[in-house]
Amino acid sequence: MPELPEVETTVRGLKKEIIGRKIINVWTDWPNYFKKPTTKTAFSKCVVGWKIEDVYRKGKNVLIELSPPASKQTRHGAGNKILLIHQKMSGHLLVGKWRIKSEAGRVDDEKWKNEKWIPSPFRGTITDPRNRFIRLIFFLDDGRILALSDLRRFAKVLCGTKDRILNSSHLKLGLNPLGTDFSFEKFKEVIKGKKARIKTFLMNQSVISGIGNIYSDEMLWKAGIYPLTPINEIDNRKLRDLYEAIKSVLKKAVKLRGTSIDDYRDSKGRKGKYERELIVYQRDGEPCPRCGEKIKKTKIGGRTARFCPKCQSKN
DNA sequence: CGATTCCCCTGATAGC
DNA sequence: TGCTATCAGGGGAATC
Repeated sequence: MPELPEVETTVRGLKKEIIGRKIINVWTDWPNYFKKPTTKTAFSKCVVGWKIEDVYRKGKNVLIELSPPASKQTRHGAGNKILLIHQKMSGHLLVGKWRIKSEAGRVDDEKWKNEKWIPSPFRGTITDPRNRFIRLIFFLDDGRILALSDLRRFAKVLCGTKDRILNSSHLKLGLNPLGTDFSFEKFKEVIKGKKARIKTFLMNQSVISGIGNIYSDEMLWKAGIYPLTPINEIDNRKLRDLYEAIKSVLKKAVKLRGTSIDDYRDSKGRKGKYERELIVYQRDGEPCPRCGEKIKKTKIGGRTARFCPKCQSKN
């Protein structure tokens, strides 16, 4: 599932691939993706004809900034728009050649439906991004496509003016843990007075943005903190360890281009390499490399937490 | 206000 | 073989 390192990897790939391209058409077989505007027609209207100016990440969101077509430009300049994509659990964005070149731009729904079910790799590859879970496609003016592969259909997309999207309820974000301003003081400031359990806190996007289940498990193991510990019971030394773990785990994961536990792939269909670094996530039953105790799992707010019962203490 | 629960989905797996 | 139940998980919205 794409968390900060996976989204960062995707965005870096997209930056190299799609900036300067114009979106010429949109196709989907799952209109529920559209949260704003909510219909396929209105959504298409929002992006078609607009040019991709920039791609960046906020938390786990991919933001694609669009500039208006000539027909929409006014003397004062029409404002840019933002196309926001959240990949949620199983989504990943792929860029590739649209095989039937002559048809790019005028999508025949039925034809495409048949095409995408042609036997192809389970997930997209570098040369051909097609796979049976592609449910949303942006056709680009150079004959390539930006496709969303999304097994669980959990992803969401929004389009609107920069102002509207950045202030939308879908983008209530907190600190960027890889930002230069994410200091230990800032961390202590946002954690101060909180009573939630530490794992829940780490995954709360409105406080610190970008951490999900995989990396919170790994960070807490590294800092030696039991995931259900109430925040106010963690001493200053452990908080410092945790702060360092947040940064080091995320940095290393970005360097290794993310984790491909389920079906995460980068924009060219490649797997991440952080999977081999995982110590607790989905490793229950295996020995803890620090003390040898078997990794256990527990539930926290409907989610699974993995930890070492011996060396992840409560304070 | 903060904390918790529900709910959107589908593929894998276990049990009968 | 084939059915059913369970689980995984991000996060907005509803509820407590």
